Amino acid sequence: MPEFTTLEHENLNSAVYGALCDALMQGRFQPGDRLKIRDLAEQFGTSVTPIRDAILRLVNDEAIVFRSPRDIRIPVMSESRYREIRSIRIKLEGLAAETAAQVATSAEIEILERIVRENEQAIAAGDRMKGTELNQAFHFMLPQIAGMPVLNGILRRLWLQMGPFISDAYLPGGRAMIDYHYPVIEALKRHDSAAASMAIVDDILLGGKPVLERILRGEKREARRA
Amino acid sequence: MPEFTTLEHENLNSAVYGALCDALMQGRFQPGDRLKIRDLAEQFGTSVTPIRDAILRLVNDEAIVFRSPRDIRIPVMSESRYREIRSIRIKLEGLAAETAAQVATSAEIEILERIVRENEQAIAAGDRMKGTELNQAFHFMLPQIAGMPVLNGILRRLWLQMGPFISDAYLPGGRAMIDYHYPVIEALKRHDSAAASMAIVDDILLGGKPVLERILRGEKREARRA
DNA sequence: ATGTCAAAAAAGATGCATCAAGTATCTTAT
DNA sequence: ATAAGATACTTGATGCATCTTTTTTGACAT
Repeated sequence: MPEFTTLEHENLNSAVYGALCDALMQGRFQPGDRLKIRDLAEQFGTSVTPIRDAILRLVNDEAIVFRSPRDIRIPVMSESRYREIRSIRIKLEGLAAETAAQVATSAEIEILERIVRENEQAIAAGDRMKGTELNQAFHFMLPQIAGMPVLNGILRRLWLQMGPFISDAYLPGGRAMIDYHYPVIEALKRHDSAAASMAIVDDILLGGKPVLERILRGEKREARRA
Repeated sequence: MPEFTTLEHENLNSAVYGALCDALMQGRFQPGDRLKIRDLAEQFGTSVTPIRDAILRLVNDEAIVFRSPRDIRIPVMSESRYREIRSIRIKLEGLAAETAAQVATSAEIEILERIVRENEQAIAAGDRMKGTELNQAFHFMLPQIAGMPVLNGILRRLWLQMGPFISDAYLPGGRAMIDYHYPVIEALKRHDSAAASMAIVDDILLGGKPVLERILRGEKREARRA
């Protein structure tokens, strides 16, 4: 069970939700992990009510599932589900990149470059945690630059579902998640929508290869057990 | 305040959520309507807890917003937000149509034809409620045929947000929402992905014109009031 | 009529007791 | 030693009391 980041929020409910989201996005939960409302309440030092609220929201996001009526768990990701999410991301992040390419300012492009630069350092230092965090930061900058808050929310939910699978998939090919970011930045600089879209699609397909492989390994393990 | 459909569910929480979703999707709430947990609890004949659970989920879906800490309301839709949602729908429903065209069975196509036929009758009978319901049923069949449950969930949330705006937008051009459904069915019959995608885009853009116009009227009214 | 302000009422957030259903553990007869 | 049944425990759902803050209301002055 991971440690949680304490967030200042308007209410406990949102603070817990935010902390659980962070933990999920950072891959600090393993697929199949069980969550217990009372345990979490003790960890957060609150009553069960704000925890239930947060859990229910996460269940609504499909980032957590009720395996049975009293059994709350981090779901496992099937190959077909991952492929579906990948198809959706290709369309949506493609749209974000297209739109961002049309409107990106040089200040915004500099932010992207800074993120990639920091990511280089994180990889060099072998800091996987920081690496995945900066990878996410890069991806979420595109809908933000594009001025698409609804899209941002949809992608946030998808990343929430992928969270438990991306963190430790990047061990082998450490550079995989970053090499494909440079062509995106170049396309944004040229305000080339088509190239930006294609570049982000490359990143999702090629950079995401280790993630798919990890999921396939996970499914094999499940199959062997059964 | 609308009447709610009572749904049999595993628990009260989900039953209330389902009923509120139905009400939202059917346009039985007006933008700006205020919801009160205690009032709803009385209407549903439950305590406040299951209502809070459901409201929180809807807030998470952005189908309901907290205008201020104690003021829960149906949000108004800005033009830019509607356009963003429309762009997203074009990509996602396009993907659903593409995929559906590749895998649709004749039985599934028959279901689509039946929906459109019933929709014709509803329009002829001037039954707006039934019309919007069947319009939705048509759109949600595509991700279902495509076998894309994640996509289905995303679109469901988007329709939840559009719900309060679509119902009464279809008064003037009653046929607008249905005429563009035929080319979709034809494309599915030919297993023509590209045509299916283009046909659903046409439906979203052209068939959705009255909705955009309604939103623009709503914004003008707001501006006048200020 | 309109704006201001204070008292009263309302409303969501939080904590907690209790319930029902499921799970684990222990007992006991074989 | 084992298996069936009984008992105790676990756990999310629900209801409800209470807290704090917001919203409403109404009196009053302009």
